[in-house]
Parts: sequence; C-alpha cells; structure tokens
Amino acid sequence: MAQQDNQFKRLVSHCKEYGFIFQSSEVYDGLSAVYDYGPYGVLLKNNIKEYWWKSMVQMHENIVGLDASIFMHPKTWKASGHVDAFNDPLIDNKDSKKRYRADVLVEDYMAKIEAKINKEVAKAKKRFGDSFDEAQFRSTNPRVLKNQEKHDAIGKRLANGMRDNLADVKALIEELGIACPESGSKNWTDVRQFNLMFSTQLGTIAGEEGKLYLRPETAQGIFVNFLNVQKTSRQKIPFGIAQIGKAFRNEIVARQFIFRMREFEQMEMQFFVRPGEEMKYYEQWKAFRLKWHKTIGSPAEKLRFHDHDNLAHYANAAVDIQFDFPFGFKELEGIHSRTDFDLTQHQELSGRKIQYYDPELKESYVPYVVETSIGCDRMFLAVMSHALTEDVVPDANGKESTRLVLRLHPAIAPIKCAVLPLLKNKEELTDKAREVFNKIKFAFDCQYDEKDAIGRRYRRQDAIGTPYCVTIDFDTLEDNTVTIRDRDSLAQERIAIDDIVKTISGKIDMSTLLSQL
RNA sequence: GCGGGUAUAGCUCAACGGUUUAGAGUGUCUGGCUUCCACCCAGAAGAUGUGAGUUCGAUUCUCACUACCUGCUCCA
Repeated sequence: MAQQDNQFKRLVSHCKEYGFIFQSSEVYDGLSAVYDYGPYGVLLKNNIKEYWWKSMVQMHENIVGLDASIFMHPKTWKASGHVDAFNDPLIDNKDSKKRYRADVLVEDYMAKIEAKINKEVAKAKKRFGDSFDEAQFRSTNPRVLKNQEKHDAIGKRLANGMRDNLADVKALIEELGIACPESGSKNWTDVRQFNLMFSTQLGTIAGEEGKLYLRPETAQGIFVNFLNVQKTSRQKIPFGIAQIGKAFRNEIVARQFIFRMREFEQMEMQFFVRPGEEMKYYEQWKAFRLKWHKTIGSPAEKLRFHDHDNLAHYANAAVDIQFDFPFGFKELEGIHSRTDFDLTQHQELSGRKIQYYDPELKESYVPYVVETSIGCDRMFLAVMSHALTEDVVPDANGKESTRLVLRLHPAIAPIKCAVLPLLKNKEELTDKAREVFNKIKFAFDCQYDEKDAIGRRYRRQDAIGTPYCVTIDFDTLEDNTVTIRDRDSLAQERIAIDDIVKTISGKIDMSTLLSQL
C-alpha cells in the first residue's frame, strides 16, 4: 500500500513537474477536484481523443459523430431520471461515522412494522385454520390496525418531508428512535440534500423558470438528437452516434487526482439496435472496447471486466472495464445495455414520436441502446500510470544509472521527435539542426533543444515520452544523415535527413495503430 | 460530509520557540567547456498555503479557512 501511495504520488508530481496537469486555480490555493491540462497534457489528451474518435467514427461506417451542447432543456434531466434519482437525502451518524440515505433508514423502520403485522397475521392464520379470512382480519384486528395506521402515518410524513422539509425527516428519525444499524447510536447529523447536478440559469434574471443544469453525462445529447442524426445521415439500424464532451457532477467526495473530477470529459457512443438483439451487440462492443485498450498498449493483466451487481434503472446488462490504477482496479469504461429506457422517456416527456421504421420488419419501434462510455481523463491517467517507469541504463562511463521514462505508445506521445545538435557552441551544428527542425515540423510535433549535454537532453525527452530523437553531428554536415535514437531500446540508427519524416511517420502513425484493431 | 494525516524553492527533503540573511540536493536560467545517454567549471533567480491567537520573539505552539492524502460513504 505504501509503495502504491509512493508510486501514485510520483505520478502526480511528474504530471505537474513536466507540464501535463496542474491543479486548477493554484494561485488561489486551488479548487477542489478540478484540474487543468498543461502543454504536454493537452497534446496527450488530444491524441487519446483522436485515437478514440477515429477508432469509433472513422473506422465504422455505421457510426457518426455529434457535438451536442452542454446546456440542454431542463426536461431532459427529468426524462433521464437524473433530477429524481440524483437527489439523495443523506444523514451521518456522528458516533459510527456511517452515512445512510435518510429515506432508506425510515423505510427500513417501516418494513419492520410491516413484518410485525405479517407475523400477527401468520399467527392468526395458524390459529383459525382454513376458515381464516385474512382481509377481514387485517381490517378489524386492533393490533394490526394500530400498526398499519402507524406505518401509513410514517410513510406520509416521510413523503412530505422528502418533498420540502428535510428537517422533519430528521425529526421523524429521532422521534421513531431509529438507531444506527451498525453502532446502535442515535446521534445523527442533519439530513442534507446532495444534488449531483450543477445548476445555473438561463437569462440574466434568476428564478425557477430559467433553471438549467450542466449536463452530468453526454449521452442525453445523443438521445434527443436521435431522429435528427438518423434522418440526416441516412443511417439504418443498427448504427451508432459518438460524442466527446465535457460533463459535470457535483460529487460528494472527489478524489484521486484526475480520476474523479467535478468537471470531466466523456467519450461516449450510443449504438441503436433492434429490440431483442441488444445482447449480441453488447458482447460485440465488450470485445471491441477491450481490444482498443490492449492495442494502445495497456497490458491484459491491468485490464478486467467487472459486471455490475446492481443494475441502474435503465439497464438490463452492464459491465465495467476496470484498469489497475496505482490505487487499485477501478472503473475506466462502462458498457451498458440501456434498453429503450431513454428514448421512451424522451418520447413521453416531449410528446414526440421517437421511433425508427424498420424496412425489413416493416414496423416502427423504439430502438434499444448499447452504450460504451469511457472517461477521457481516466484514460489519460491509465496510460500515464502505466507508461511512467524507471529503468536502468548505462551512463557515459558504461556504469548503471536509472532513468525516468514515459513509455507512451508513439501514436499518442505529445512530442514525436526532438531535434538535437550534438554541441551547442558549434554554429554549423546548431544551424543545421534548426534547418532539420524547420523541415520536419510540418509533419508532427517536434522540439528543438540545444541546452546541456546530449545525454541529459535524451533523458529530458524520455521524461515526457518523446519516442524519437534525431541528433545532428559533424557527419551530418558531410553526408546529410542524422542518428535517430529510440526511446525504449536506446538504439541509434543512421538515416538520411530526407528520410526522417517517413521513418518516424511510420512508427507514430495513427492509421497504423487503427489497422491493428 | 465525518474521522485521521499532511502543507517550507518547480521537485525531494532540512532547520531546539531565538546563533538564520530559512539550508541542501535536484531542477530552471545565463556564460564557458564538451564529437552521442543525468560530465565539469563560474554565476543567477526561486519557498515557510491563507488568516487569527499565545509569546518579548512563531517555519516551529493553538484555532479557523483552503488544498492534498487516507478510512467511511457515494459513484448512471
């Protein structure tokens, strides 16, 4: 555990030290669980997005893209269930430090009363035998009636309290003498509402009318555009809509660096299928998405599927792809069979028909949805945590020295090639190096560096994951060749200046990577 | 949100309540040297999270705030 902590701390400080990730608003002491991407971070993140987008949209003729707004009509979130389900009233026990949903505590208490009633009924049934009239017993037995009355009164008061009086829910819990199931303590905090959506307002005058939410997931933008996209792109089911975009969640606890942020980026694809065929595509996407991770270099032993035990209200199957982060296996991507829940909901709340006419079946239906949803920032953290390694390499005297190297897949590395004159104080070398730099900078992200000894410059590039370095030496002046040095093997090869772009392009090319999928 | 821990240069760490002008390594910058993996030499810049309190005096003790780590909790 301590070793994991250190490894994680090293990763966080590496991200800061080399300009990948900074804490948001750091000069003002930071803002909790919000982070900014620095110069290398934004390059890496963009490359990850490109890999995802091309593998999903470019590679699949039946998947098209979308960029829906962050603001959406408030009814969207009523339809999706977020307004209701993302509104948990929570209460803490001060002694046991356990947290509960206040309504669940009361409901459990009500369940106990119900159990008492049922016990009474069962007893009577045993006593009276076949002639027992349960309905009559329930409506006349004084003890049953009393308990039933109590049960109903509590239920009513809970419902009222939940609507607009959380203080009364606490009062109810105290009056009923509900104790912490774990510790038996009755020392409760106030009931607090945690709304997981951020709200803001439309227009310059505040009020209920203009209340808007920042989207907590990108998926709904896809669902409400289903018909627009399907008709204009002339897609036939099965087909998918992909989107990359920011989402916002007011998490109760946001921790672990960029793993759980309040503002984050999702890469989602909703695949629309015929009802009844969802499991076939669910399995298909499970396999494809896992392969996507392996192809970019995430090792099989750091990836695993994790089936959901409790399915969300909209799903009939759900699995996570978990990654072995420095703090353990955690969700990186989710693949969910969302049924027709979302489209049906939007159909009901909007009053518009959201259906697809299937020319083969000759009937209209609300399509079923299989979703793949990956956190872009989590993917960033996954590749960084796996890439950051320390190894032992020979130094100038042939002795062993350790180096910090970011073994990113070349296709997503922020800088593809560093151009280095062997010596700084020889103008013919620096001039030539500048010339080489200006020649290849059009092809990919390059960096020119003449400061410090050549070995140090190699190490600097290692630390930001640059896969290739070309070095201009005195031979270059004679024959227009350079040495190209490989980050991982340290091997050096002599190639012509005219071949640099071609050689490196072959190794960093996104299309080569995609063709392995 | 509750409990525990932490906060000193970009990074990693020092400094008895006062010998201090808060040190060191590393990194950064400038110059020199250097013909391929953290060389060397000379110089420079750079820090006590914020705000109160105790004290003659606070980086050091107390409290609050903020942020981070961590257990609980939550996770569409």
